[in-house]
Amino acid sequence: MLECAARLFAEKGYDAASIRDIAEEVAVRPSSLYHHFPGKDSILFEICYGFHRDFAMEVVPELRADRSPEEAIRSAVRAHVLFSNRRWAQVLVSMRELRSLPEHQQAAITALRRQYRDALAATIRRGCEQGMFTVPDVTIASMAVLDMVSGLAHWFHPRDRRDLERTAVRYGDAAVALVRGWGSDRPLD
Amino acid sequence: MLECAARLFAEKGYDAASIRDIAEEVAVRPSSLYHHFPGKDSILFEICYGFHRDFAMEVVPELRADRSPEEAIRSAVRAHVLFSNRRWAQVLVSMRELRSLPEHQQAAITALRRQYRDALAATIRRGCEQGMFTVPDVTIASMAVLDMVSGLAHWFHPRDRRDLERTAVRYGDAAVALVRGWGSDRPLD
DNA sequence: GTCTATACGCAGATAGAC
DNA sequence: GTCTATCTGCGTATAGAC
Repeated sequence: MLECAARLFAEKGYDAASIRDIAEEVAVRPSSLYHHFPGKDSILFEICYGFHRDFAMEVVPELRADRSPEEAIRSAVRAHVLFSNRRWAQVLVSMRELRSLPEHQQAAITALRRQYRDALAATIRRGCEQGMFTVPDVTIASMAVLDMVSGLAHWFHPRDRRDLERTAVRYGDAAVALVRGWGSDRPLD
Repeated sequence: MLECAARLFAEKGYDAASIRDIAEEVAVRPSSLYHHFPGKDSILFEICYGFHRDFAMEVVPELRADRSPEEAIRSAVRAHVLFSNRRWAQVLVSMRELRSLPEHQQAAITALRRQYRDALAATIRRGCEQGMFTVPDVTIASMAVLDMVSGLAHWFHPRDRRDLERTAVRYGDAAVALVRGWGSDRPLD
């Protein structure tokens, strides 16, 4: 049922998808939904929170510090792409519709997301310290990588499992190319 | 007035921002707006179309073929970042709210956007042919660069003009690093 | 070209029977 | 836990005076 809602929110947008739409999709009367959720925005929260919770368990750990920064980034990005593809509806909803949540719930989600961003930044910093990466600013580099990878979910529709896997690996390569080559040809003013 | 609408759409979302909100912002009664626009979605269209039209005139030409691919990408990305910052509300609206438009209007906007994407792809392809770039797939590389650069508008708030200019240049460097280093260490399967 | 007044529908949500 | 029936408010949009 959360899946139906996520799909509708992803396709039409949170505001445009009505409780009635969701009810129809689940083949139930609108009022019945209120026995499972106190209100529409709690459905949205469940979707976003569940996604980020799973993401934090499945993708973030790839950045653990016992790996070389390069391998950590490669496998995290690969996992990120695969995970985003598997849960595309939740990804899109979580990226686009957060602002419809009350502020404290937004904060809860943002905190989960920040863990990932911070772990990525720490990994990039390690790579810089070891001399394998060169970036002008670690925070900006993290966001650049994140935007690049997150963007994929908006338009990429893999033909098959092989296509997906290949693209996931390539995006890992892209992220590494970014942090290796960025700033290598310009003084850090 | 389109600016007020764009700002509201960017902040609250197209569906969440009502005609009444816009009217209040412009200090006018809701009904008065209908003497300037036939309906709410035509306001959205004007915003999106105007933005993409100006973008196509100001940014896309930076990719012209008489420049080296590297310089073309550097200056296009820089222009893209500066332009997006100057027109942030329209950028966000154009990226997020397109789906609220009737299909033929969506198509008109998408066509403008495709010009940019195609020009970027052509530039990357030139760079590959000249041996200065190495990417596994030109289309994917174009999208990766676009997603990275477009993402900036969602979170970057420059402290001042210098900060903005520096970041714009750095993103140009990032794009070049991406297409130079991507795939240089892996066979193109 | 802006106003007042209002039509009309659909949104989210609730009451209470079964 | 799902149903029928309904409340209430706000959304877009229009009519018609000034």
